[in-house]
Amino acid sequence: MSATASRPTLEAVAERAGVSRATVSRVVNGAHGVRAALAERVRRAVEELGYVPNQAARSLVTRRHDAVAVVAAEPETRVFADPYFAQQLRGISKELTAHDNQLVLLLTEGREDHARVGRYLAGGHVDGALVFSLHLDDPLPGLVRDAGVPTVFGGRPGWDDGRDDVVYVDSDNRGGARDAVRHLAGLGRTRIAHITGPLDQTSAADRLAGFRDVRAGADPGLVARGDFTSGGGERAMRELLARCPDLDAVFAANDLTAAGALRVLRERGRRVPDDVAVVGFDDMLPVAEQTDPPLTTVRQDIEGMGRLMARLLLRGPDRGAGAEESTATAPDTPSGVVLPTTLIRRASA
Amino acid sequence: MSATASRPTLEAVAERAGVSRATVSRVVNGAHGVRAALAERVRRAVEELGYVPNQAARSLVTRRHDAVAVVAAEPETRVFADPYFAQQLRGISKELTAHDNQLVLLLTEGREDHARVGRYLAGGHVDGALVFSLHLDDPLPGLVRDAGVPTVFGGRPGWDDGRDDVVYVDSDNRGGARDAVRHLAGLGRTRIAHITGPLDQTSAADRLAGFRDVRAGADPGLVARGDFTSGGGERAMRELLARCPDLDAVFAANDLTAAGALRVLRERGRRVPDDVAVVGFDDMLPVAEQTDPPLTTVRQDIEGMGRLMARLLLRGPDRGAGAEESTATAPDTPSGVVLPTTLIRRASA
DNA sequence: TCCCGCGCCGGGAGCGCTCTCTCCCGCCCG
DNA sequence: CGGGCGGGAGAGAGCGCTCCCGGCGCGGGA
Repeated sequence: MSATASRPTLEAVAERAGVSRATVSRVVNGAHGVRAALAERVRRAVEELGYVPNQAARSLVTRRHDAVAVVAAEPETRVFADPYFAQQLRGISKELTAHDNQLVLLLTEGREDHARVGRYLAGGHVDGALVFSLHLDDPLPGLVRDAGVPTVFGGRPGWDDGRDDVVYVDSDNRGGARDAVRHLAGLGRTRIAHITGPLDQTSAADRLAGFRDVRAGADPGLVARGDFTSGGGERAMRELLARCPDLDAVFAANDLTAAGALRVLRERGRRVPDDVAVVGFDDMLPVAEQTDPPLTTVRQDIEGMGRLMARLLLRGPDRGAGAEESTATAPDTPSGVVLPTTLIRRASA
Repeated sequence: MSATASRPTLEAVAERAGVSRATVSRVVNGAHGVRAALAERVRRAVEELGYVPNQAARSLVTRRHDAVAVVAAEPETRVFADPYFAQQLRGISKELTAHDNQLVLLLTEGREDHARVGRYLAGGHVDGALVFSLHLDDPLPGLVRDAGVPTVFGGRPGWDDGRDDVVYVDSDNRGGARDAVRHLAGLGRTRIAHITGPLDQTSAADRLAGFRDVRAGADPGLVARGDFTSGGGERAMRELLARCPDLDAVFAANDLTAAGALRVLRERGRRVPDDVAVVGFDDMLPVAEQTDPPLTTVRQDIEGMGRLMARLLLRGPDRGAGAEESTATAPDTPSGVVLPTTLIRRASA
């Protein structure tokens, strides 16, 4: 299996350098209390032998793995979050790499996978977990909690019931939505509609909340339900047009939805943005730039979210991560971190 | 770190079941030579204690890790391959999961990362590697080879000179391109142009080769160079239109390119498909379905590629010539497996 | 001068598991 | 009825590493 002829051990390095295993070990993990001359000799031996520490042996005694699990449910990574997830992954990867941690990817699909993930996490193979859980009824969070592993969530978990032992990173869906709607209002639009995402996802719910923040008393007929797909956007747009033919702006819960809406608007002969202004969400590039006209939308710092998740995990809210011990610590590690969004102005609004 | 109070060991299970460690070990790894009654008792003890084997300890002695590294360079996962890479990852994940292997994700960016990856692979932390290497001058393949780890490549490596026993999985870029061009020809088009991808990537080169297979003696002016982006597609399309105003079909190296071409064609008042038929490649859904008109394109089984890569690796790439149901590849392409593509007909051609 | 203390280094005991080797017991065959 | 044989179970030796502890040499204070 491991192909190469037996790799050199600490022992071998020690012998070559004429010191003990302990000394080599000290040098290898950040020399400290070793005379410079000796340390140098050890380093040379390491170099010459091409020594690489055996992580398994190390973990066995330290009980640390320098590895973090990233858990995501299949559907997320598929439907709407594709480039999204990849970008978060990139952010996570960078941060982990910077701290010499490995990234173990766990993609789940269906119930049995959940059990598997639970077992894996509980098995103590990793030092922590980054979990993407976008649905209200997602079983993952519970599993992870039972596993007793330090965890940071990506996206606000639906069951964030105020317990502050839940650490998550999200972008400011609500604030971003407010910005989008205010932008439309600032354009002088008065009949602003909203196509939601699937409301069992917190991001969709939060965007709707943001819309309502700004258009408090708006005609409820101006809100139609979508599902983060372009097909859903088309359907919702038709519905809206039927109910409120006089609408002059649409805030779509994501870019795909906006693309669908755009298509229907064109088909109905409404000019964008002249007759109807449209704003999306996500700034999913291949889509937002490709639409006609290019989409004004709300951009999130997706990679930054990933980075932050990893950083929070590594900084460790741990210590108190053991389930029951009620740490009366000062809450300077916020339970939820929300990243700002920015409105990207293109031609559609 | 690993939070929970010390997890139960083999020893603990053994004690509870009233047997020796060895026996528990035998039961845990596929009972074999243990009396049913005893085995059952052990299994109960495992259950009751919630025992999970310590992978580190196991690896230490077996020298296996049941883990596979997936190595990909940043730019790939970014520019063109975003949803693409995610899908392959999904396929890989499924296959690995089915064989109880973990997926360690290594994203690289820049030279120092390469060194890091090399060290990691050489460090014997994983049983094998799946490497995505699309560029001719990619340093990754060399690194991996030096690391002496069983490897399967995703995409034909540029330096596959026919001598190397390189195992890779690719989709039939050349054949798919041929299908696309034949389809255009079958539509009665006679002035068929091609917008290439960046030709330092084998996929782009192979698609160009496929185009040439069908249009052997074609006017060289009918080939323009793109870069797999929509901007590149626009530029190339303008160029083509300037050189050959009478062209009546375009085969674009990927969907993004096609989308760019489509935009230019519309801007120039050419009707698609009436005046100019357009075919893309990839069937990148958010793009291909979103264009106007929806894009006829060549679909690859991306997830299947991922799956196959993992399967080949787990099968043990060294004895790939074994008497298995190996795919029908010519022996002169030593260990490359090429997956078929299918033409998806939509409105653009 | 002696002794205490401190800074470096080596010895050794495991971490939790697998695997070989040995032992034991029951059964079959001579 | 005894010896050989084979299958099932246990004992023990590590895998490569970290970390505790004890020893040793040197310097400074009494």
